[in-house]
Amino acid sequence: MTVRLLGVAVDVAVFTVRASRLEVALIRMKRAPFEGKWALPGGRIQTEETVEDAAQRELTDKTGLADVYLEQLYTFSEPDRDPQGRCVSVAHLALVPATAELRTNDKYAGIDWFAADRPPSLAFDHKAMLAYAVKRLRAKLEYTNVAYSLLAPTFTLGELQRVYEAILGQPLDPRNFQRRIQAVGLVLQTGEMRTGQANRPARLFRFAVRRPVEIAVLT
Amino acid sequence: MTVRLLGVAVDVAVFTVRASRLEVALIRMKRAPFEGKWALPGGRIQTEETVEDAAQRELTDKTGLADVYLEQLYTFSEPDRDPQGRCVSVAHLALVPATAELRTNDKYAGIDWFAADRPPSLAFDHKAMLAYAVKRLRAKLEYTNVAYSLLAPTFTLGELQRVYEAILGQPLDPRNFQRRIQAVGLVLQTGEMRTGQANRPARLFRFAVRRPVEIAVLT
DNA sequence: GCAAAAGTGTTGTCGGTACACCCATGC
DNA sequence: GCATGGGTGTACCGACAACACTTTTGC
Repeated sequence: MTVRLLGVAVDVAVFTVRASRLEVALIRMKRAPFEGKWALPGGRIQTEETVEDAAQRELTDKTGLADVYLEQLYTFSEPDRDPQGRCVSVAHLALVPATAELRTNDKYAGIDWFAADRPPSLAFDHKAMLAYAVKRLRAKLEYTNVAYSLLAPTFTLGELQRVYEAILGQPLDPRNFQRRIQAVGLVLQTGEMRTGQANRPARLFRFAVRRPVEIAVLT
Repeated sequence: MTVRLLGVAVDVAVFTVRASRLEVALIRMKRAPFEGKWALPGGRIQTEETVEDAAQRELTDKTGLADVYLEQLYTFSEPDRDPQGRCVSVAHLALVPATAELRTNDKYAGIDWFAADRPPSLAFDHKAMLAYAVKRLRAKLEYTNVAYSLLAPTFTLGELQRVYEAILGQPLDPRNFQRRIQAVGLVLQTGEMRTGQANRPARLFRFAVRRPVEIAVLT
């Protein structure tokens, strides 16, 4: 048996909701063994940082995103998951508003948003990581306020509903949705309206709290 | 800055319910820097195994328990969590029936069950790991059938209720409990009775399925 | 016969779901 | 004036919580 050095990496599934669709940010690899393939952004952890710090650092380095909602998910450790050598990877989930812009560095051939439920063929075990992240995001949406990290500081209830529908993958009744969202105190009215659209102006809301808390949003 | 080798370890919080109390198995360290302190069983992962395999292996080695329910929880990675050197650790949750017997090896000064909500002072960051494991176990009990791994193959509804009460930390109404447990199809009657106690014999049940599945048990 | 746990049914309340119409604006 | 999305109230139903007494056994 050859001795192989054991490494620790992080990978991040960054999601946003754009045009009523849940999308994930992927970067395109330049070099073998995954040349041309798409992958979740990530990399090795450094000696004096936690895995969450490493995920933030790698995310900024490879996507240009900073100060995002980020959460550890699960550690993937199949011995052959990385053809370049033994390496476990701690998968993370990140959320950004649709206004976020992606910009990778020149070590990669590109970066773009993809439909989270129909990704292209992915490098490493990133297909499993992505599926796990989507599943966790769905669950978290129902009992936490994480949706705040997917929207601008103010938003209409219609925009919020489209975020929920895109992630849960099912339509929701607007009357019941509004009643529940307001009943649990998830959002507060700002008093402002969104004008300029070709239809009736909608009230603008903001989240009551803009850091992660548990709150039974649905059911 | 000194270069430090990055290691990967696993630790396991093994729970059981005995005498209406949630208990966790701890081993006593023999050597510095944690001489005399109690800790969760665990150890380094080997080159060709997943972290879950490592957790099973370390668990058998250090507690004598085999073939137990085991699940990955969370990766702890504070740079200073291990005074012996940089090492991240993947925490796991394990469940065994109250009949399981603990037996550690001679590298440790002892092994015993402790009340999960009042552990002794623990080595490393195991206090945080244990707290996280208890929290996760409470949550999983309500939407999965994991309780099967805490009981013998057949059991009375009273025994099952005591498991739920011990983990959730609150009394439950026996009428509502029995109705719900049977309504969701968690258990099936065996037709046998438990006799020999100084009171009315109780029906014996078994779990409808004895592998992990999601099922809304409570609320 | 007594202590100890098992077993059983009903009622009230609350929350969730289903559902249709009018409103305000931009063009 | 028309197309588009915003905004609102009610009625039904099912699920959950609360609650007390009788039964069966070992000693």
